[in-house]
Amino acid sequence: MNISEVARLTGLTSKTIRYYETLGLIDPDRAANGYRTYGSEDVEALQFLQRARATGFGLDESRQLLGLYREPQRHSAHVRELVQHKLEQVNEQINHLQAMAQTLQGMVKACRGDDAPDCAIIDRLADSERK
Amino acid sequence: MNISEVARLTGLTSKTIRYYETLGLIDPDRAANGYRTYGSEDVEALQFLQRARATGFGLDESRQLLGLYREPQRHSAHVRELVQHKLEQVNEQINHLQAMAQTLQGMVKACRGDDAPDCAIIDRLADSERK
DNA sequence: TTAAACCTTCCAGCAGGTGGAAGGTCAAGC
DNA sequence: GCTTGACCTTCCACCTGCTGGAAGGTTTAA
Repeated sequence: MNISEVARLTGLTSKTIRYYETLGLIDPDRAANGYRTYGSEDVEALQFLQRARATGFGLDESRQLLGLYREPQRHSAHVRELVQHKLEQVNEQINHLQAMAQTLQGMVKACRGDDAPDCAIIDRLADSERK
Repeated sequence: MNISEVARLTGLTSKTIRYYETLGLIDPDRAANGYRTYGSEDVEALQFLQRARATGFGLDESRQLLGLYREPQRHSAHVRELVQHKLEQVNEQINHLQAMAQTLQGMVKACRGDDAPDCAIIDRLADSERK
């Protein structure tokens, strides 16, 4: 199977598939003409990676999950721990963004938004001594 | 004023201050020995940028806000629009992350997390035909 | 034979800096 | 006068996760 067929099957681009290869995530064979040839194991790994990335895992986390997928001796506790950790990170990010949204909301409320230059938003960003 | 003093005053690192200069956000003078010399305008601009970044604006947005800060003829409607737009983006991000958190939570719940290799998380990532 | 649609490698760039190397300068203490 | 340490300078590379494009080779079909 050539790369564009694999791209179609996995939802990844050919570029991304080659990139994952440079990272050592897959290792397809080569045909006589130099073209990469993919087997079902490669396709499965790439599908796994695509889903892990889509779920929100980083590439390094996805690599770890792929390692666990490929390891029949894995302990599910290990997998769960990884996901739990990710969940905590995501919750932290949500809290961070919610605080940001509140700040922005306060700014929008405080600014009259007309043709005049006076602007509470600019004032807040300019002056730390603001009440 | 030398760069490390400015770093202290603004909460930015010297590296970042130099980086902002390469972006054209500030343009400090040079002393005879080649050292950068900062005036109060530079410090104010950098403080403005630091606050804009801390509030969550990207560098490009911060640059726009700085432009508006420096422009006495600005219309506050313009500023407000920019912030409103950012707020919408942040809310989108929050929704995205909340969906992610739900997926992850579902995974954590579904995985027994013991010494056995069987793991619902791995299964979900491996198999799209999962119910 | 030629055109389109593949495939290959390599180089550069996005955000927003950060780290480090290699070197010049300045102030204080001996 | 010399050394030490804390400054300062420039430049280049790296981080994430790709993406775009250039320049070229291959295959397929008309």
